[in-house]
This record gives sequence, C-alpha cells and structure tokens, in this order.
Amino acid sequence: MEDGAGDDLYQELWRLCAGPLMDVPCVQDRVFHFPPGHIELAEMESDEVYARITLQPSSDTDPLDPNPICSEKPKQKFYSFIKTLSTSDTSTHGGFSVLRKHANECLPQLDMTMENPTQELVAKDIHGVEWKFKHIYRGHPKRHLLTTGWSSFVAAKKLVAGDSFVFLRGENGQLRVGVRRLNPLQSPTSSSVVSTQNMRLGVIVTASHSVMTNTMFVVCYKPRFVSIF
Amino acid sequence: MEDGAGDDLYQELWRLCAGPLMDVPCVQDRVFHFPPGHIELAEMESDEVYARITLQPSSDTDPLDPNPICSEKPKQKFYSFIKTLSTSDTSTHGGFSVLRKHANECLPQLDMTMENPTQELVAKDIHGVEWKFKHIYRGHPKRHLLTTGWSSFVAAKKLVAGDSFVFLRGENGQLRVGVRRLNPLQSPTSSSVVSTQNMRLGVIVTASHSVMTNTMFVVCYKPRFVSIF
DNA sequence: TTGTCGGCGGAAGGCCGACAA
DNA sequence: TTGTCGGCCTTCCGCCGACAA
Repeated sequence: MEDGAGDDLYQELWRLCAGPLMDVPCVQDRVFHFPPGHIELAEMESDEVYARITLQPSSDTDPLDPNPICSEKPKQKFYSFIKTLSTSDTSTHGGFSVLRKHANECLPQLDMTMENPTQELVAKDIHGVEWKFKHIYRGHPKRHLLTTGWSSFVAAKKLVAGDSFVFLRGENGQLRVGVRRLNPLQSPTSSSVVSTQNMRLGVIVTASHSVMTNTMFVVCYKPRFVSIF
Repeated sequence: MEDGAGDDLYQELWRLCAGPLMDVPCVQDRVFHFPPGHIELAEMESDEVYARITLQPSSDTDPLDPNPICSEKPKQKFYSFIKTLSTSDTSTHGGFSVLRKHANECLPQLDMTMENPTQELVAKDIHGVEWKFKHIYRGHPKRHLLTTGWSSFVAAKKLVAGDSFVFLRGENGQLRVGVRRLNPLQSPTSSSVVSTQNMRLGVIVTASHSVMTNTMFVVCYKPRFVSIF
C-alpha cells in the first residue's frame, strides 16, 4: 500500500485505533503449531480495525523456537494524541478544538511570528485516504483549532460526541488520522443475511479442512468481538 | 409487522422491487421433499430485497401433491408505477417529476378546482418506515411533482440517476414506496470479514446437519446473487 | 409531455471572537 | 485552558415558472 517508512505509521495507527489492550500476540501462536503471519485492516464503512491472521498447520513441535518476525523493533518515534470529542467538536457550528498540550506535542510547528498563524495539514486514514485540515492558532486567548475540512471528516466518519479522534505524526513528518468509537456502528448485515451460526460452522469446517489437507486458511480477529469465534 | 390488508401490499412491493423475473417459486420445492415456507425481506442499508426460505426435511415422496399455500389469490387490486430517475430527479436542485400517466393511474386524486392543487402523501417502504411527500400539480404547462420530502428520500436511499423509484397504492388507499438500483450498492462486509467460501461451507454443513437431525434450517435467496449458493 | 435551467428566498454551514467555567 | 455561544457571512437547498426538446 505504501513505501517502507509509511508502513510503520499505519501499524502504529492501527494500535492507537484498536486501543492499548488490543495488541495482537504473535509469539504464542507457535504453541498451537501455526506459523504466524497477520495483517492489520479496518472496515470500509466504520473504520473498525481488525486483524486478519493467516494460519497454516505445521508439524513443528518446538514451541520455544524464537519468532524472528516479532523481534524487530520500530525504527522511528511517533507523536500522537487521542481526544474524546466534545459536543462542540462534533457540532456543525464550528471546528475542532486542539488541546494545547496535544498541539505542542504532535502538530507541526506554526510560524508564530504571524498574527494568525495557519497551515494546511494533510493526513491519511487507515485506508490510505487523504484528509485535509486547516490548522489555525487564533482567538483571545489564543488557541489551536482545526477548521476547514474538519466537518467533512466528522460527517464521513459518522462521529458523535463521546467518540475519539486519533492523530499521529511520524518523525519524517507524515501524518495519520483515525477514529475510536464509543459505541460501534451496527453493521446492516449482522441483523439480516449473515447468521452467526452459519459463520461459526463455516469457520470450524474451514479449519478442519485446512488441517486435513494441510492448506492455509484465514481468521479475522476483531478487537470488539473477540468472543464470537 | 402489519394488519392483514397491509401484508398483501408488502408482498406486492417486494415483487416490484425484485423485478418481474424474480418471483420465488414455491411449488417445486416439494420435489426436493422440503415443505415450503418463505418470507420476503430487504436489507436495512441498501433495501436490496431477498427471500428467506425455511426448509425442513420431509419423507413425503409424492411430488405432485398440490400446495395449498400457493393456491391463494390476491384479494385486492394494486396500482403501481416504476420510473427510472433522471438527473433532475436525483439532483438536489428540485423534486421528482411524476409522469402524467403515472399520476393519473396511481396517485390519489387531487382537488382540481384549486389553482395549485396539493396534498401530502404518506407511504411506507419495505421496512415499514414512513416517508412523506408533498404532491403538487403546478407550472405552465401543468405537471405533477413530488417536492418537499423527496430529497430526503433520495439521500437516505442513496439514489442516483438511472436507479428506479417504485410506487404502489392499494385499493384501500394505503401507499408504499421502494427502490430498484441500476448498480447494487457494494456491501462493506463483502470485501472484508465474510468470505464467500466460509458462507458456502457454513450453508452446506447446516443443511447436512439439518437432514441428519431432522431439524429446520433457513436459506437466504437474493435475486441479485442467485448463483452464489 | 417532461427534462433542465435561472431566479430567488430561506435554512444550514462554518469562521470569528467573547466569555465563563 | 477550553467548551459553548452570539454574530455574521456564505453556501447550498429547494420551490417556482420558463422554455425547449
């Protein structure tokens, strides 16, 4: 999807959107004789993040074999904040109020010699879609705001007060934005076509078929609904 | 969902939204030793219609046994039209232009002694949700239009030029509205969580399990994607 | 007959500082 | 410091008849 440096940022964005307790383990997988390999994703409609884990049955019986894939360290430093949205933040009346601490730590520096310093921020969400925001420092007393572009983001992501806005900057200056919802958007399909029962049976059959024929299969791991499978 | 007379209308609405070639057969089911019984539905998001068919394995071996359920005749007459939406119909600039023939045949009569005769139409969609439209006969030359309320319907149903608007009136004066799309809305889940493979396997297992244990099971029949199952 | 347009009035969007919690 | 509000300007919505295909 992106050049090398960007992948780190997407992975960090995924972590931020999923929440601190939702890291996907990849070492213990070996205990069940499945060499790991997973990919982080997000739903198109809700931006709900999930992990797709590709599993292949293995005859390797040593669960203590160190896993080279997980031993890599992140190479760059990240600057990020998460803010719970106020009523004003999500209202169509105005923009987004950036807390001073967040602005100082995470937003690119403004030229403070100007009367009303302003800049355009261009950030990508977890799908790689670009979002533009006007960042301005104005008012009395002075404050940081996101104005033009913010309301489109709120509408497109269907954000309401209580949801959280995720912002991330890499050392190289690349920006990412994301969303963490207070109440997940209900999927239209969950109530109609796809029965949980059918899915569960399908997964079981797929897994056993995979073991018998020694072929690969895929599991989707959704932080919000871990207990389903 | 509704009192008796309304059910007929919903069934007719389902037929109109699915298209003339999409009637759900219910006689030949017997040939496969499944006493029939189905219910028409529509997806919450796209209004795509489908049929949910409940099947129970049967030891009855006479395929020619007449089916009493399908021999009933509809009791009331329906007045309906389907119009392909023009660019103007779906534009936010104005309302919906009702073809004269359609207005004469299907819309409730206006009081033509008025200068600009108008009335409010209240119609339910396939979910039972009410939609209100202002119907007015005005302009030079005179024409039938749906104005206030129409744009909300277009936005909510995500209609674009080329899609079709379905209108239905029963003898009792009850009104129904529906939608038939040129290009189906792609479901966000179809590209992510739910794999066709898992669904297919789930259905097969459910069916064989049903036969073995002689219990009921359910199949969803979607006119647009008959070939999937 | 009916699709599209210009005109226009009103509602909502959205940028601003004021102010108080 | 920052959530909310009144003010005000602009954009877009949406109802109208005109007009031509």
